[in-house]
Amino acid sequence: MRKPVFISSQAYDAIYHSPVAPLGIKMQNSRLVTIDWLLEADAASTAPSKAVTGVVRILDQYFDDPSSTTAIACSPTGTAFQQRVWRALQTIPPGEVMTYGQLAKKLKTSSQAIGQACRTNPIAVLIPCHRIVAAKGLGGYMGRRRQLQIKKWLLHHEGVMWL
DNA sequence: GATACAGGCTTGT
DNA sequence: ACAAGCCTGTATC
Repeated sequence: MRKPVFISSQAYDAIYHSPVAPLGIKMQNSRLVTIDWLLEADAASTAPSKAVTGVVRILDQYFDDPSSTTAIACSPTGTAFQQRVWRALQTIPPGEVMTYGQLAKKLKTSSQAIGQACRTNPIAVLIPCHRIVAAKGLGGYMGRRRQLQIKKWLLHHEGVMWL
């Protein structure tokens, strides 16, 4: 349902051009609800609203120095289980990784369920689903090769030297 | 090693 | 209703 390959900028309140790939930011009632990686940059983004600039500032900070990232108030929509996983993800500090299994044990569930919640993460980067890796390997990142590169980039950016 | 399966939750047929 | 998916530990050959 989420993650259309061809996205028009109108689906987002702003497009953020990160060093890796463009990000689509969506607000709802002045609360952050979605950040998607975009495969196709659409330069014609609308003028950012006031609420978006706060998000942009945090993204700037992250891409400048990931270790100084601050928590953000956001309202991701999802099931109770997903919210629980996402909250847990946000407690993982930059530069550290956890495996699906470890988190599953912590939340008394299965690795596969964790993967599911990660996959449907509505707020890329700020809810760090990229900090969850497989017990043996990198794991996946939204199912596509191009986006696995993004996961790698992010971890590398945070100082996790993988391989 | 390799292969098989259950366990847990969501999404897409 | 059912299969499949960013998985992984245990079992079995």
